[in-house]
Amino acid sequence: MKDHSDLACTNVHSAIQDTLYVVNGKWKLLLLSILINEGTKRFGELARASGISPRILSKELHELELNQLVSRQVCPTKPVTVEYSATPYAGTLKEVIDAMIRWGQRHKQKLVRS
Amino acid sequence: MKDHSDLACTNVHSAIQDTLYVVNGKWKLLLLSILINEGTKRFGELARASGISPRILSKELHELELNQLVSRQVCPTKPVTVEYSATPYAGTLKEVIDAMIRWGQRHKQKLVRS
DNA sequence: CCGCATCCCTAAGGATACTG
DNA sequence: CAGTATCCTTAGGGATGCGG
Repeated sequence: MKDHSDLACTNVHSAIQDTLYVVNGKWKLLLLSILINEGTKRFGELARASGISPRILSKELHELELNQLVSRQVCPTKPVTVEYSATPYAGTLKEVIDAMIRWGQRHKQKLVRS
Repeated sequence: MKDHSDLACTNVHSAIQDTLYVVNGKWKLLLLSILINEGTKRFGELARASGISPRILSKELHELELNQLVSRQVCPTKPVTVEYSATPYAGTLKEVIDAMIRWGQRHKQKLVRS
């Protein structure tokens, strides 16, 4: 008999929902992917690389910071620049991100073929 | 030198966004997880298992059907029942779903510890 | 350059009631 | 039982302009 007890299913369901809650919306996983794969970036660079408007970008980065997935470093240049990096903890999301990249690529191939 | 050409990055970015577009929202990955891990379910069973209200559930299932991720089978019982199953193609999302389950479980552990 | 404030619009999602 | 219709609330996200 497979493990379909209520408890096990509930845990699986809530685990997915917990993850979705942290990385909700159109942008968070994209931003993490950029920071993980391309390293530290400044605010403006992220805005250009992602196509996100400054208001949304600011909000998303702030939420990612609250979840300890990105770190923010202010550089005392003139005028100031701000650098964002993926934290080590964000690395634990890499397998999610990579799986999504692979699936998106395969899915596009499928659409072309059909 | 790492492969950071514009083209490669663009492909990675759009692959993520393509995936996010297909499985957007709070519910689609949860529904697929249930159907993949627990097998075929009727509309009412899905509603109870997921906690989704009928209107939303109907809409989400319809969108998943359009993307060929679930199949819908009407059974000529009295009154009719309708069974939903994950398609073989939905199996290709399993690595995404499993990665999210693992991450959600680890993340909850982390929150408990800190 | 960073990123907040304001304003606005659309999309997502929930509650309830109802019909085939 | 399945799922649509109606109504409503909230969240997501875009544009622009200003201040540090």
